[in-house]
Amino acid sequence: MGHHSCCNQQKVKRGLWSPEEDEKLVRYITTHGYGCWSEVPEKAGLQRCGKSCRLRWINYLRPDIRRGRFTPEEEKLIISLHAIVGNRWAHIASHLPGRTDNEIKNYWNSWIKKKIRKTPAPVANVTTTSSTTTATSTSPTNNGLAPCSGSTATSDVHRRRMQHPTFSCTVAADHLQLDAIIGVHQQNSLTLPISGGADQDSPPGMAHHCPLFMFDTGICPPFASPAAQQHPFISSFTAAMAEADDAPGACYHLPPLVDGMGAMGMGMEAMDDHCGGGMGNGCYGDEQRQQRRRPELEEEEGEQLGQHEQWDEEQLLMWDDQEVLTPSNMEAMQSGAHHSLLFMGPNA
DNA sequence: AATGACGTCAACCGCTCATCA
DNA sequence: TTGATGAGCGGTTGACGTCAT
Repeated sequence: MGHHSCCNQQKVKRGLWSPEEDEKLVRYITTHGYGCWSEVPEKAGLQRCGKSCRLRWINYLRPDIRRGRFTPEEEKLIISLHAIVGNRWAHIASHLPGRTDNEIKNYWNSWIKKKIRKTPAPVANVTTTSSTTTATSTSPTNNGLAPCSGSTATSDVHRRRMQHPTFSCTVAADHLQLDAIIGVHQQNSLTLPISGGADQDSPPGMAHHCPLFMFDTGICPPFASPAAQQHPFISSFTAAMAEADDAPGACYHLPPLVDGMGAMGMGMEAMDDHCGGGMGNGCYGDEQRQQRRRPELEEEEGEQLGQHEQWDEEQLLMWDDQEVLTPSNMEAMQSGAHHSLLFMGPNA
């Protein structure tokens, strides 16, 4: 257990921060900014290493830190995002204004511990009624609750990234968003029976209550890289697409999901409201969002979550709780507004 | 009241990546 | 090109509070 180079040079205090130290750090940063963290301790008169100062600032002292318990909306968002990006806490945190990666990580770890305790056997499966695609994914680290695993400790960053099936294709495709991807075509069945243990204890958004995100795949550039094409989900998806009469040469691209999650704005709560309770019930759109969003939530979250209006909801549809396309989604598909769709989600 | 189990959370550690000389 | 350095990230640890027995 060595110390960091920045901590070796001088005696540095470790452990909990005192109010005095906090005050010094806050005073220094608010007047000078932090610039180079390694210089902060000395200039601020602290016997800490720069790294410790940085951590303290980021995780605790920052003025925009939002403390307190996670709201149900935040919980759902975390769960959904985790299902998509895995243990990329910083990435997840970037979509929860005022929350830190550490906080989210702690939340997840404690939550997942409870989950493991409650769930005797891992259940992970991926099922789709797509006539051309069926895939199964298991998660070694999260008890099968979501097909994407979080990173386990590893010194191999490449493996760490590539262990997540998502990354094998999305790194090349410039979209870090996939967990399990199952392609289906509009000709295929529109129902999606999902087997596996119903998880009564799951918070909304987990297990088969997880939202299955649908992307209009006919909009954007293809998964260009060979790696992407080799991904089992992608390849089966593209194979399915290749059979499509009405989407010849269709390109397959996912809009930036995480930004899309941000664009959801209302988190998942509004979806629940709109659809009568269950996570992922039905579709949503701006109008519904506006109507359904609770004023108190608006107040609480302010503009923060709505900042990422980058994703036209025409590109994002959702299943309802019975894993059946909602009428409006169905209409959209039948009208040809969406050439083809990708479904994805924690249990997709 | 005592004690052990459990949960939460702040902080640390080790690692990788980016940058720069 | 390479090594040093700093920043950032994710995993882990440990202190502390709470709850159950």
